[in-house]
Amino acid sequence: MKFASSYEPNQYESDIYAAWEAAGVFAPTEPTIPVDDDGDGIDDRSEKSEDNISQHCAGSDSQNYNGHESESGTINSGEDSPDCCNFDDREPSTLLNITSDSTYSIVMPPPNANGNLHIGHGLTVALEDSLTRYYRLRGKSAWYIPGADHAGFETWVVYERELEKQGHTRFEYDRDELYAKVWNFVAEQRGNMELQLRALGASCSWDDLTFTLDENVIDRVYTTFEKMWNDGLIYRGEKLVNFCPKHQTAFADIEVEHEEESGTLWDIAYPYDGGEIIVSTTRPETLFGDVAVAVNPEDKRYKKIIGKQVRLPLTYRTIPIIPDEHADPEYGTGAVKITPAHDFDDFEVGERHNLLRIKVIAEDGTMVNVPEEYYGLTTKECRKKVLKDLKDQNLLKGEKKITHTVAHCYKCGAIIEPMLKEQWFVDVKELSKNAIAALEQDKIKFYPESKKKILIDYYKNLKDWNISRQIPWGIAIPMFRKIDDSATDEPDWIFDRRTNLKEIEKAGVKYVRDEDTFDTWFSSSHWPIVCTDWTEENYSPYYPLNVMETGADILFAWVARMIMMGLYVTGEVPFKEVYLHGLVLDAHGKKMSKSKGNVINPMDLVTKYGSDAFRLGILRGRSAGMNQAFSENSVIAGRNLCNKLWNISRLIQSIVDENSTESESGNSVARGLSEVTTENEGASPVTTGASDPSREHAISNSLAYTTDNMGEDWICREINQCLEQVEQNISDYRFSEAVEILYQTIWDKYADWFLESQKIYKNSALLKITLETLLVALHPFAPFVTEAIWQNLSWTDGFIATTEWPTKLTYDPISAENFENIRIIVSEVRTTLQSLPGTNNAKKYSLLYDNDSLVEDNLLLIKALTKVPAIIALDGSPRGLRVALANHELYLDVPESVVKDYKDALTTKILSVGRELDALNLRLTNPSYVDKAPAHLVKETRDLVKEKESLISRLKQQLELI
RNA sequence: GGGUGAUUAGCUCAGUUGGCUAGAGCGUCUCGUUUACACCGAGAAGGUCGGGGGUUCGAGCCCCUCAUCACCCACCA
Repeated sequence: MKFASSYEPNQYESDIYAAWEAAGVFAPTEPTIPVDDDGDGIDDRSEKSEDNISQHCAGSDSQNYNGHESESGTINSGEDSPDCCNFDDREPSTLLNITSDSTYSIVMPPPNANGNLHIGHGLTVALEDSLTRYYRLRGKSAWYIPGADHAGFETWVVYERELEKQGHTRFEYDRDELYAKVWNFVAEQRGNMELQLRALGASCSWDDLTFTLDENVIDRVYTTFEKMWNDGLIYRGEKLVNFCPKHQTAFADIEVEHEEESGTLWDIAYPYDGGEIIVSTTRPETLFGDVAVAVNPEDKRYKKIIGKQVRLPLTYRTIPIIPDEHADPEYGTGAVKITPAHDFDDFEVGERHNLLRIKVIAEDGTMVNVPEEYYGLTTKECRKKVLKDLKDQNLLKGEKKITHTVAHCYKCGAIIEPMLKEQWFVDVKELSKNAIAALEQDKIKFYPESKKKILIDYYKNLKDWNISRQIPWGIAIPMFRKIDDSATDEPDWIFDRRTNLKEIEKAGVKYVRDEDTFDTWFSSSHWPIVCTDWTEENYSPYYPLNVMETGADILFAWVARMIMMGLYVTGEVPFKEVYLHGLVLDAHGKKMSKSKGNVINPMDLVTKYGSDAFRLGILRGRSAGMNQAFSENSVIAGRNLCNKLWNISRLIQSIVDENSTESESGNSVARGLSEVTTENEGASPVTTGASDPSREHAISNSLAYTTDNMGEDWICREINQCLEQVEQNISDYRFSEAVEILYQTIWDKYADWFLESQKIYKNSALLKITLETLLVALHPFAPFVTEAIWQNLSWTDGFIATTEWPTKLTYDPISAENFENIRIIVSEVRTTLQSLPGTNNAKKYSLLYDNDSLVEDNLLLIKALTKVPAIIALDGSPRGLRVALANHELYLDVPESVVKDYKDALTTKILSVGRELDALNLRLTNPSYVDKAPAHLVKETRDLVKEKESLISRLKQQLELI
């Protein structure tokens, strides 16, 4: 006996994972790049399956379909691409989606290369790996592609802190030196997360791990950037960017966190010839950058003074009063100072009125371009001094407390300073337009569906994307600026891939490189493309991905950009479906955070309860897009299921062992092999229909089975239903429901009813095949315990991880339904026994029956399930206590005194059945119900009424007897 | 200011197009040392489905409205 009395995950998990990895079971079975043995330029597999290639390309050079590179034009402006199969016209799904039926691809959102996994990663792996394993079992060439993220900003922040600890600053080194230092730092820290992914059971193809700074990633990013540059989608602009003065880098809009804070709104007088105008501001120190005062053109108070010059306090400049919609007459005094260099709104006002931009705050957060006494002060110091000086000059006219939103750095919390900077921008107009079109054509299915609309709204309001970051740890922007002023004909900026050189020379002109790096999302947006090895020359059979599974919180940052980039680069959406998971909250529904101390480490739970328990636990009660609570309890439930399954297997193995010697010579197994028909009788020989010899690992000596009693037919029916529901649930991404139905089938049905009945009737062949079926069905969610069992069972070979998804079992449906009656009888007898006074009633009282063939045929089974000492036939003279069943005449052989004690319980029972009966009758006396409700429902109600009536009359008889 | 989601048993959540007596896990209570499993077995208690209207033969589900909570987006000086 190989099975210990309980399942100890720690004894098996790492060995099992190592064995899977050594056997290469995680690699896709089909090549990941096209196969072209006949050299015709068409993937050989597509030639078999896709007859319509030539039709599609009729009249044009049909072999040239993969010859279109970026140079042939952009996807977005296709007018100069006359041939049929260019980026614009081709329909990729019919052209080269060669093995979409046989492949399944999914990429892992790359965890930080030098970090540890948190609970969100645990959920990610549970979801993605369950999908991958399921589709692998379904016979797909499943490719789960792992990744590691250089996590540009995150890692940089950690490293910079390290640098500070050593007493250095980033400014002591150039970019290349810093890049090399961080590279080494990351290399030293690497490896944890890979080990943790293995512990979680992630069946990803490790050989294909992609790091976000790998050569091929950088190549792809440069190729796209070049194409965008040539297409005019990249421009350098001086704009206001979100700038963190602490980290000295710009951010995209989405990287900024807005928080409500209390602040002060000051009223400042700006004098003019013959009066003064009061402006309201929360940032008095920026007044040195003011270039105008705006009032609403409709505002009667100010109409007359529009165009007047006002004197800017504390300086000698004068600025005009201008009319602009931006000024809200309802807010403050209705007049607003305009500082285009330090405020996003004002920047736009400035654009409209062609105003100067005066930068008065430097990147280190100190004042510049201001009168001497303010120069070099921090913004905070400057504000204080400005307020004091204004007050002294009697120009400060009032102040009031307000609450307003303030932008913060999402990493360090510093206040984000809108900063005038020259940066690289992506013009997102076309990109987002194409993305919207793809979404509106339902090219991508979203789970939850509501996120699609949210994403479309986001695209509609998307502003140009700032992709420059002033951080050394990232992919260098491949742009060089001309430093040779005499070469007036040459462009100021040129694209060049040689970012390892600080200076290059081209056609005799010298250029110096841009020191900035890409926003990480710019490279990440290529993830589905680079991970599947898609290139212009060799479209990948694994692109687009079947599904993109990731956190709902990065819908905009990542998913949105992957869609735009996928469409731009490949002409196709990068994935067919998107599943977004919500946050994992703590047991009380609160967000996990270090400061609250409620962070759950997935690895602790894996160590304590096992990987499977963690996976089952975290999937339970979770649905797409929702932030949901998570507690150890659900993991415990998962652990219990694993142990249950282990013990189920232990029992079955022991039965198989016992029976193997005696059943060698001709019995049910042999009988089943020769019979294939299903008869409507209790013991009908049937086969599984799963005799496909290509099923290498499965069902060696249990190819066939018979069902010899109704419990056996019943469990086949229940297992089939379970399989159907699991299949449906997985295809609908309803993981929680899939786990739930498996849990119930294994525990409540298989163990509690079927296995209990098999203690009377042992059917080794059926036990084997049903166990295998359930093991395989659970394997996607609980890979380790199912594999551990598989390896311990005497009759299975190979890995469960690479076996085949089970086929349906054949059974006799009438017999299966009859078993339901047995269950009802047994349950009612049990309930009655427990409700009788005293303990151990089951052992005291026999069961009596009268003229009941179902009971008579199943004496042993009912006896075993109810534990009564005997079941005795009555000879027409009932005695004892009648069991409350409408269609069976059963009595418990209890003494008269006990029956009397039961009187109250009986009365209660009659009343409750009576209430049910009333409710049903009420329904039937309503003519509209009878007329309008579906006939089968009305019939069901009528049948129920009959049953309840008969039950009630029998119970009443009994009551009278007492 | 705009948007999204939630509100069902003590706790955490299911409940897919409206249809039988609203389910699960954990917790609680009662009984049980039957050699698969005490990480167990048998049974039970516990819900006017956030409030109020409406549609319907029928509403946890659809519509209106109110309340509370959570999250996201946005330039309120």
